[in-house]
Amino acid sequence: MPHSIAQVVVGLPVPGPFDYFIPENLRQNIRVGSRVYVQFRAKLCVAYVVELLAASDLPKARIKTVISVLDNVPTLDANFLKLTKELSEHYACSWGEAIEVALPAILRTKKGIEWVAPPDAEKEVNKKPELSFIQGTIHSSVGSIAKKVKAVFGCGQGVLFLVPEVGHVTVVREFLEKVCGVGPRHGGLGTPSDISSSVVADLDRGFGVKRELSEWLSVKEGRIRVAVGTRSAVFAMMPNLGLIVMLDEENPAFKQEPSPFYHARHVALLRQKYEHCDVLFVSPAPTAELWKILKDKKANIEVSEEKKLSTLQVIDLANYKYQNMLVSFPLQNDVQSTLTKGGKILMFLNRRGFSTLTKCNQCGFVVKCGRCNSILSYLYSKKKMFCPRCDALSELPKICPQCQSAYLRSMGTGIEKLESELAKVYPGARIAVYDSETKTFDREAQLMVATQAVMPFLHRGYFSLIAVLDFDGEINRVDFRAGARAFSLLTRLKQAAGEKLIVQTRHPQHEAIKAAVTMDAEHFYRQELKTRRELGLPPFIEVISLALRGVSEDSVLKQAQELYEQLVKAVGDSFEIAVPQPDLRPKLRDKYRFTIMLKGKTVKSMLKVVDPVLAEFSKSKGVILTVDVNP
DNA sequence: AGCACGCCGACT
DNA sequence: GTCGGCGTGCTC
Repeated sequence: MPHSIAQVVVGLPVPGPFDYFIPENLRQNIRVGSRVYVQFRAKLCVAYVVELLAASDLPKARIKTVISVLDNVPTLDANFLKLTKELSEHYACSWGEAIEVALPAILRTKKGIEWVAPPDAEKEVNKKPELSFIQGTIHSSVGSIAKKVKAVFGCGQGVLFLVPEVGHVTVVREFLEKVCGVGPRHGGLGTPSDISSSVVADLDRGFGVKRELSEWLSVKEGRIRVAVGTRSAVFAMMPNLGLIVMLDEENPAFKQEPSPFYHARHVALLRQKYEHCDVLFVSPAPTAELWKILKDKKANIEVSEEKKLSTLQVIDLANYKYQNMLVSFPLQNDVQSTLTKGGKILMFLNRRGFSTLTKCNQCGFVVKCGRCNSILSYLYSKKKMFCPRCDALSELPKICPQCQSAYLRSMGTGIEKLESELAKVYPGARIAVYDSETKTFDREAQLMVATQAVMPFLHRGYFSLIAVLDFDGEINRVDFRAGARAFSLLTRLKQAAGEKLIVQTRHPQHEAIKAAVTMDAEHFYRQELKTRRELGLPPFIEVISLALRGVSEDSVLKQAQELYEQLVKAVGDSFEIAVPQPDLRPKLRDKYRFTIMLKGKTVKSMLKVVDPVLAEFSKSKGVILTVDVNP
């Protein structure tokens, strides 16, 4: 006899699960994993069935009734439910929130789906010969990845590729087609689909809700056995998943920004645990965190030899101290000779806009963002001021807002100003800029000035000469990961440069530079992890950040202090709690921000103590509290 | 998160 | 006398 009570969770920060009565006519259709439509409090919403029971402990009068079952086949499978449950515990969110972050956006709405019945998962499955492995590959050796992919595919299993940005999807597709023989022209490898034209699905939120759902469905129903996607693709329900390949694991895009702040690397490893799939990380310079995970698990780390290495030249800016410009004399020489030889040049400068500071000559007033209190840059391409913190555009004041004088001066050099200055020095050369706003990448440009955003375009050897103009700007961050980031950056740029990578710095002895010169990753990670261990930093300890934000600085601080007191009382000295501190961005979009940092042995042990305090804690109006695990 | 219930100030 | 402020508490 079918069950009469469904326990459901919803995508709200409420714990649950909640009991609902299942009317007779729905009992045939409802399963654990079904999406259902219910009334929750006063509103109608989608809920997810996590358990079916014969009876409820609650009085009948309090139990509401399931309105409808939204799909003819349960949307969530057992592994998906287990995984999201564990995620919700680790990232301190509700189970329903974890489910929703892992599903295509459209499934959070009341849209019924006629599922094609998924194929019998047991059918035609040759168990793969080896046990599941986790592996890291330094310097992506294309051949060995292809071998792995083909082997898994040959066993009738699926492969999931994770890339940091959408821009990489086409690169992976090309690799799959040319090297692995998987793609549109090789439809025989998968069942041809009427929805998707090829055997590879592209999973990304940016493709629009319709395409997002159709690609996701074709994977879930087993019609497509290879998927390429960004962060959220790590949740793709692939029947008989054999392998997850994560490219460029060190890219911060793998960390989800709004709550729940999960990391795709973590999710991939959870899937390995539940689905016994293999996981392969491919990166020339992964995070120190991953390096430690691989070492701890005694995973195989394959370091393939680079065939053609460019050279790395360090320019110590101390030798050019009277020269106050971004392009040092030796770099100018290299630029000139590269141009003469017809090679392409990339100048890497992580500063958008034209100038970075606008100041009144008369009274010293600095033009700042009203919402973030940060110094505004000038964006020549739009003839507007912009805030590097919140990206808001505003007009350039014609006169000083403070003293009404007309002497506003702009200072500091962003990529736009650099471009215009280079145009004067190299009048014959075609020069372009590239940043996150640039629509098209100028393939004809001989000299390109670009920010981070250029990374997806860095194919090996495309630029003969690459120069990091302000390396010190990269390492002088209040972030213990700055060194590792700098190492990743240099490694990547060195790999992309056809002939030479030049780094301008006042810290020529920095570990990241030394490691990039010798290309000795092993040594770099040993050093980096040693330092982190000594300083008591992740991954040797775990960090939880409790962030409070609100319009009133006073009330946010007061709340933060109150929360701190309560935490100290509950925690004793089982782990470290830091007093509330202004956030890295103390004011953002009109909200003041304070953070309480917790440092301890494991997230689990900390949350055990912290969770009840957070549940009890009643925040005053207008203050928002978020929990970020391992930020 | 949202929304209702509930107890103290300036208005027809 | 009442309309409405937002503090507090709950959601099957």
